[in-house]
Amino acid sequence: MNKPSYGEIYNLLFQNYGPQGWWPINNEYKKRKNLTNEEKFEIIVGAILTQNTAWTNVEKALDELRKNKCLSVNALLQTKKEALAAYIKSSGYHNQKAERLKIVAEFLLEHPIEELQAMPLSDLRELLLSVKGIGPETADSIILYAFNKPSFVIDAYTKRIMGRIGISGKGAAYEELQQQITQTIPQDTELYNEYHALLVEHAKRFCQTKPLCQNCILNKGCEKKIG
DNA sequence: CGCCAGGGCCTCA
DNA sequence: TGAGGCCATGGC
Repeated sequence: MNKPSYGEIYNLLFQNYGPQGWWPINNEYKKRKNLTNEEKFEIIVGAILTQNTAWTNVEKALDELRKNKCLSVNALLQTKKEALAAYIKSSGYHNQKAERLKIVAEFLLEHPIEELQAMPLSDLRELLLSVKGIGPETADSIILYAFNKPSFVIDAYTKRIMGRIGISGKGAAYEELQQQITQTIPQDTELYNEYHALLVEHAKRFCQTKPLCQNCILNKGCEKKIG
């Protein structure tokens, strides 16, 4: 089998794993059309906290922030950085992330959620990237999950899987890989959301640091197949 | 015990 | 402009 296309990879993953339903996760707001501003804010905070960190550790940090009534722009601004760091300790890099939460709160004070929501995707992305502590993946996560606009999220798993299969040049830059993928699939928020979640699921099940290629559903077209 | 997790910034060539 | 060091806790 030749290398699968990005569309074929998605179909294979979806057929095997089914819908993942990521951020915004299950419950209430899946039924509604739009997220509340509070929910969007929480997703932004989560996007910062989850940088290079397992989501389970982030959930604890979010719970602590909530318990201490720090899940609002004003609360983040008024709470001492050291206190924030203590609340989010479980998410790792807590000193750095406390600083970033402060910076993001300042940013949201100047650019409220409503203003960001109304911006064209490219302008929004550029603006988010100008914030210290928000890099390409965090920006795309915020755009996709909080603002429900089609910005494809490239993470370490995406790079690993696409790199191993061989359809992205090894060491491909973020925007380069992002363009390769989005040029060949429909531009659709739900699709981007589901695709990224499926890649994460696949990386966790099979395409680990030490890959489990024997039972991998993508192994036929994979250059790095082992065994 | 070692490895790695839904990155990004800074430094230095 | 790209590679390397740094940030740090929790799960396995």
